[in-house]
Amino acid sequence: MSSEQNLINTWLSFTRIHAELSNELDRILQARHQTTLNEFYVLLFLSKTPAKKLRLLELQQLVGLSQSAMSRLSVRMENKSCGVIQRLGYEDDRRGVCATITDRGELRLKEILTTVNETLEKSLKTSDIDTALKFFINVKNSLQENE
Amino acid sequence: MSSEQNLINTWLSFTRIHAELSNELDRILQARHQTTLNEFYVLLFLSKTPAKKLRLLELQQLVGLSQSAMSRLSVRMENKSCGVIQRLGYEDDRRGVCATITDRGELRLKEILTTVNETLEKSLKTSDIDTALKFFINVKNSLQENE
DNA sequence: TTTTTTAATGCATGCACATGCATTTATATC
DNA sequence: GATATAAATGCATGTGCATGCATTAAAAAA
Repeated sequence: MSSEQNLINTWLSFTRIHAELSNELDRILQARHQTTLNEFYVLLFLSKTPAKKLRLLELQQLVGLSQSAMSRLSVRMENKSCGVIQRLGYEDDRRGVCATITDRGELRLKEILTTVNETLEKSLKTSDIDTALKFFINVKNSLQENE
Repeated sequence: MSSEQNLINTWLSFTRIHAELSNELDRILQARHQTTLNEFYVLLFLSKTPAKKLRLLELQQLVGLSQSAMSRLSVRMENKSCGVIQRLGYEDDRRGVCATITDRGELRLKEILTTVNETLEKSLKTSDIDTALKFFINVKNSLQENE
């Protein structure tokens, strides 16, 4: 097999694994916690921050969403589920909106984290993810040798 | 760091890498070939098949889309770009629709493949993908040891 | 065996929704 | 006042879910 086909096939495997894990996570979070994967990420990043608060701008980059998508997601999350996050203005810069995780949000996050860990562990065990990933690394290394 | 945080962080790295590569590919394909990543996958899978034709159902599983999304994508692709694929009915089972890649489609695919390879190579070299991936593999191994 | 009925299958479509892009609004900085 | 920045908003698009339609397969009745 040519090295080009190799590269493409490896990328396809990589994509497939990501999609499978991602869909599985999303499906289970939806079923058990009525929560989106992106909503989980927002809670997680907020909770990980010492101050428990982040600007929408920062959050947007962490979650990997566009500015408008993050703005709307934050609004949805504030309204939904009895408010897992809260949107506050900054005193020093009133353009900014800062999102904080509420006590209820922390509680929900704890529950969700259990599910996420469980699901990831199970999926990792059953999928042949490591062979695909090793393959990916090998392709990358061989690319670098040929420079 | 706890093994649970380890698992989550590894998943986050994995997701981030996939998103970065995927966005980069999508952006460049859009700019150079006016083509979506999913459209590229459709052409690729059709071309890889010896018969050069696949049922929508099969295509749907390969590309990783829902049934409705695949149905619409195939229609868009038939209408767009002077028809890179063609939708035909089956004689033996008139419920099925089969997609075939046209000559024009094969030509386009060749062009696109060059870009995809180039982009993947470049992105792989610049990203710190292997540390993240090795991390992932380690996590999986340690999970299996603790069984 | 032929006909009739019931279930399954493959795809298309209405609908709701999350997302990105482009633009606007409000505030801050110069 | 002019420019820059953070977020909100209008709009278009792609997606999934639920549903409907046409066709095929399977089972029952004749």
